[in-house]
Amino acid sequence: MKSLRDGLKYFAYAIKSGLTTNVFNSNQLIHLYVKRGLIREAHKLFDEMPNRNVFTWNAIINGYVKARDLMQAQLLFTASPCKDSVTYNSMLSGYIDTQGYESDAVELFRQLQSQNHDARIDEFSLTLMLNLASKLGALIYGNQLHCYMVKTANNLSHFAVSSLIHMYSKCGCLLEAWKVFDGCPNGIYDLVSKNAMMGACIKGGELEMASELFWSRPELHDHVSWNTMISGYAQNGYEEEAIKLFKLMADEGYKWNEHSFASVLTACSSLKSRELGKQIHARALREGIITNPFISNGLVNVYSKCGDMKYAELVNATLGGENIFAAVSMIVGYSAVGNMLKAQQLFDSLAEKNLIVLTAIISGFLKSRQCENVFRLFRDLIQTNAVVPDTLILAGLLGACALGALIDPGKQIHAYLLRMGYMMDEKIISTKVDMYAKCGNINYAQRIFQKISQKDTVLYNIMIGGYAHHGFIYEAFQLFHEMKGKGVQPDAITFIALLSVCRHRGLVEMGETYFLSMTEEYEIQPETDHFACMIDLYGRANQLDKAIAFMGKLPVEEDAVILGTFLNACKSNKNVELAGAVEEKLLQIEGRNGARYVQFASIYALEEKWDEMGRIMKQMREKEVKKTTGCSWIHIGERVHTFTSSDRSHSEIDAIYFVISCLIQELDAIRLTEERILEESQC
DNA sequence: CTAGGGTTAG
Repeated sequence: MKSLRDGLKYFAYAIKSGLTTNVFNSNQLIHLYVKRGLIREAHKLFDEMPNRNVFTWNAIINGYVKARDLMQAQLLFTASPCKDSVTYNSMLSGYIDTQGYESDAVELFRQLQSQNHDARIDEFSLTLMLNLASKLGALIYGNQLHCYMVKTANNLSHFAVSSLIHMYSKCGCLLEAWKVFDGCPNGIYDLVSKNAMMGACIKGGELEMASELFWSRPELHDHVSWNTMISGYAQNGYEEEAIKLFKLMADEGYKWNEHSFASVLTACSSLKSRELGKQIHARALREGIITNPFISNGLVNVYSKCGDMKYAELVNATLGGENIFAAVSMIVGYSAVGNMLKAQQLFDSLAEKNLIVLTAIISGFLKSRQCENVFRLFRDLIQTNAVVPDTLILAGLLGACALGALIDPGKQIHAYLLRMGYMMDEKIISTKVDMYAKCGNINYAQRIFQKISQKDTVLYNIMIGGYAHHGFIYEAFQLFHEMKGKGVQPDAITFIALLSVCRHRGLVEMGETYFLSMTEEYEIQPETDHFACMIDLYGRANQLDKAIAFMGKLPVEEDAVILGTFLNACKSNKNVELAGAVEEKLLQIEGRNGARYVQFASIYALEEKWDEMGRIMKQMREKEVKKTTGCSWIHIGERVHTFTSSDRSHSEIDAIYFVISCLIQELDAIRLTEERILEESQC
């Protein structure tokens, strides 16, 4: 009586023949119903049974556990007149894999320990509880279970070994896991324990160890062994190895399943290989397992990472209904190509939102410099979903504060982090320093920065950039010196910061030295932003000839950033002819950017070329492009004071301009002194 | 009738 069909046939036959149905057969039938997910039928039979025994009760309780109806299982458990170890274990298993019932599991296990009933703790209960410890990362609890197992000789089976390895691995104790594995009775371990140990090595970052184990006993290989190894490589930056093993797996006669595909797709997305992704896509179609959500999500992720949103949308549409994993991938994809409208639409369409999807869209808005949207989204989601933000979300909010120069909200978030006792990792610390620097409070930034013992490149970059932003040239250069002294490697961003200092202070020679040192001393290839810095440096120093010569030697195609910077150089050097010469090229690349037309118009206006100016503005109108007006703002108390160019609408405008003129005088005085010091120090 | 290993997103 293996299948439900056979069971029912036999049962019907028994009734027809006038035989009384016995408890054993009915129990078996309940079990078969449960296996097929037919819990209502199982319960009906259970109700109709004149006699029940402990097996009957266990079968129906297990049925409700498998149907994830814990309330009903609990009711039956309480009602059952006869409970043995299996009854307890079934209930335990239900509690353990249902979110929110963990403490019930612990309580039931405690009851099991008391001796007032027929049930006893056995190996089943212990492996179940080890699972709970793994799930919660409760090392102390797991350790106690381990001790109990040793004391009661319940630590010797393969089940015990694999569960213990898994528990120690999940709790981050690779060494303990290894001790269990190594201490297997008579040194004999089974396939599952070997796979568990491989998984533990991978989680502990010991890929070599895992690989050695994998190849050590090929007779103990199964799908899981291959998939464990493939995912291990894929998740630890060994994409090529993962792909190699994926191929080898099939060559060795092991059929790919959804796990194999999901892992190899992770490797494709890290490599941003659209081609490989398409090949895997084709394979999955051929294997007929494309409908598996792990595989479809993986494909959406690969296409999104490669910026191929058409294909990502295509695969996503086949998912039928929303999927948060695919949605996150796509939001990241849209953000990368700057399409925040699509990202927002997708986000809004989601019925279920979590912290991960929120972080994804926040990062997108930050990339597109839309800080208001960050706060709006955060407020909406926090209010309606009562979620607790994590450090990644808070870092996103700090980023938005930095973008909007919002020091007060920034301080509030900082205080919230401290008050709630969040772990301050490198990421959140750097974001905090950056926020204070960008909000104009370089002193706070400096104070936090100085207290950090282990400073990395990112943090140095932020602080050097902060000093650059505030015009603290000595501090910036000195910090660069300190960085080198401490053996922290500068990167491309470091040099953007250094070149920014130079260009804002007209330090042409120093800029040239830094620029050359990039390739000659640090083997860092300069990119668009570095080239733009140099052009700007020459432009601001009124050395347009040098800028032109520099442009002539560029190893890359002139893009909008470079041409736009050159245009500014033309403007400050009042060279309308040169500006006119790049007009066609720049508008061809960025004809949709209204700011470019305004840029040209202002140059023509400066030299009173009114015809040229009229022509460019007409062109702008015809193309129906817009430029948002540049604006400055400051928060004072509850009020935001905004200013646009030559805007005199503020009620205190005369006082404001008076203070500005005083500040300019002071700045000029400071600059003269600094320049003299600099000249003397260079002598 | 109850228990062990591998898969997706910030």
